[in-house]
Amino acid sequence: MAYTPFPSSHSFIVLPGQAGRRVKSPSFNPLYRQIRELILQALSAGDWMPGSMIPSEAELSARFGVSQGTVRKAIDELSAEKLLVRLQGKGTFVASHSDTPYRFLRLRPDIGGTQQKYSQTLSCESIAADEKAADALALPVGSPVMQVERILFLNDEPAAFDQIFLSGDNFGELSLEMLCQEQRTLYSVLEWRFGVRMIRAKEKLRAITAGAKIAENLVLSAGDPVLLVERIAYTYGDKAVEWRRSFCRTDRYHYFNELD
Amino acid sequence: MAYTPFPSSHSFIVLPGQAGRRVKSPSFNPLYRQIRELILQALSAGDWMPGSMIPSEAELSARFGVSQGTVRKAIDELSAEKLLVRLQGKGTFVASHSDTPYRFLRLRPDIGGTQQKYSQTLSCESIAADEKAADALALPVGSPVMQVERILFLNDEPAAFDQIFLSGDNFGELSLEMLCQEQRTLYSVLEWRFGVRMIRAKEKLRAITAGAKIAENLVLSAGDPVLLVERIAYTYGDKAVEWRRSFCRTDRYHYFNELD
DNA sequence: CAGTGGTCTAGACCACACT
DNA sequence: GTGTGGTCTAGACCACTGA
Repeated sequence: MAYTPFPSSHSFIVLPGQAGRRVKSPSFNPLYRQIRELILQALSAGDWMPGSMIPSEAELSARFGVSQGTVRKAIDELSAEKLLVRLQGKGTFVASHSDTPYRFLRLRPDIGGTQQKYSQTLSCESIAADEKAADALALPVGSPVMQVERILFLNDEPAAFDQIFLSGDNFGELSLEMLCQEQRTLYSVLEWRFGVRMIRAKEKLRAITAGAKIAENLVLSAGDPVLLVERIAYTYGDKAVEWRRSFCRTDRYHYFNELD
Repeated sequence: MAYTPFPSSHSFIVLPGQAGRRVKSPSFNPLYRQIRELILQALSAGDWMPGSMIPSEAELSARFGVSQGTVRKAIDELSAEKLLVRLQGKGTFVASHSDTPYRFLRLRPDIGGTQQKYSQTLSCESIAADEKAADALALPVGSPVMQVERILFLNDEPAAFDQIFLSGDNFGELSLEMLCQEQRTLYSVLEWRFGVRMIRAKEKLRAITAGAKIAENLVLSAGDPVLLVERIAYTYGDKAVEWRRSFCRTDRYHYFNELD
């Protein structure tokens, strides 16, 4: 029999209708949200690894003692948040950055699509967190963090220079070698080697003037305008685990966004 | 009896199960998507105005001859796309920019929230579309378009300078007076006076250097870096009806984005 | 109170991917 | 064919709003 998380999860599910009573008004939580939370816990605990299939809806409804429709609604939400991926006829899978490389990348060439995306890592070292990084990662100033510097290439041209900071307690063992494997993005490596999945991110964008270092890395002149993108990426439980600064050329590229 | 769109909509609904047969595989369209399409048509046709309540789920399911669950699923999608807004106990309403002013605005002050948002319109005139505007709006070059120039204030400080282009066939009657009413955003005016609702937008962001005009409007020096945001906004049927260029100060503000 | 959306169920059947 | 997700139904009941 397959490995089964949730040894006795049923016990704290508040059943509706005829069975166990639900509290009237204050903080009413529907069943499907409780199921959602249980699935989330399993994901967070690593019970199901990225890319692997989770138990079928039928199995989950049996395991939790609820109807398939209720499980479906829970999975609907997680699927909309891109934590799970449904494939009709195949099953439901844990989302993985291996399947969607550069998922958070919004930089695009002005003309033609993005044929090629790859990064060239320049360095990977442990440093002491400065105030900005410490603040973003909710760490004390001076805590060890891993700093990765790299250049992002779009269609074989340098498009952005990244300074990436990862909290040291999670990623202390990160090395340049890990980052130099072909066909493996940073987030994919973090998933694979450290079991930490990036599920959400927030970005702040600003126009600034390139300094010498930035200009050199992007083949620009000092003083040219560049787009600064600051990102905080979160894993399960809204825990911030990455802070990065990307300096982007926007003479031939642009940051794309869709609003609704 | 209330006004009822869909005089004989049933006729072209393909019923599932026992009733009317559904084609096997090729281009199978579930019932709830057909219902969704019908609601969309009613919205697009202006059968239900922005801010008003649409018929209850019970009424719609009766009218369409489908179960409540099917109508719900259709509304679920439209609600996720922010075309409809559900309010428990009250009803389901057509989304309106009057209820969500500056819904597409992503510029925020670096410190403190946005206490105040308002725009000062500088001009509103009919001009001939240049190549960029014509291209964005899918119009012939030289077509009449309305050009609106304005300054966006956040917390009483100029934060962005906007050049807005609206296709002339829809908005030829737009006037400066319409835009100078308090408590009424541009999109709200377009909804109210022209019956055109902006439902979606795409933006391209770039870092550029401020020219004299931009610098003056934003109280900057020529040569300072500014964030250029180009937007195309769409109404029902993915029809592009607005193109705009926003020049944003990002020394005290930033463009915020959430990724998932 | 009646009317609205929101939750949950049990069961039937369809579409799709594998084997 | 079997197993997966996807659709649809009918009905019961809950939560919320406002008259």
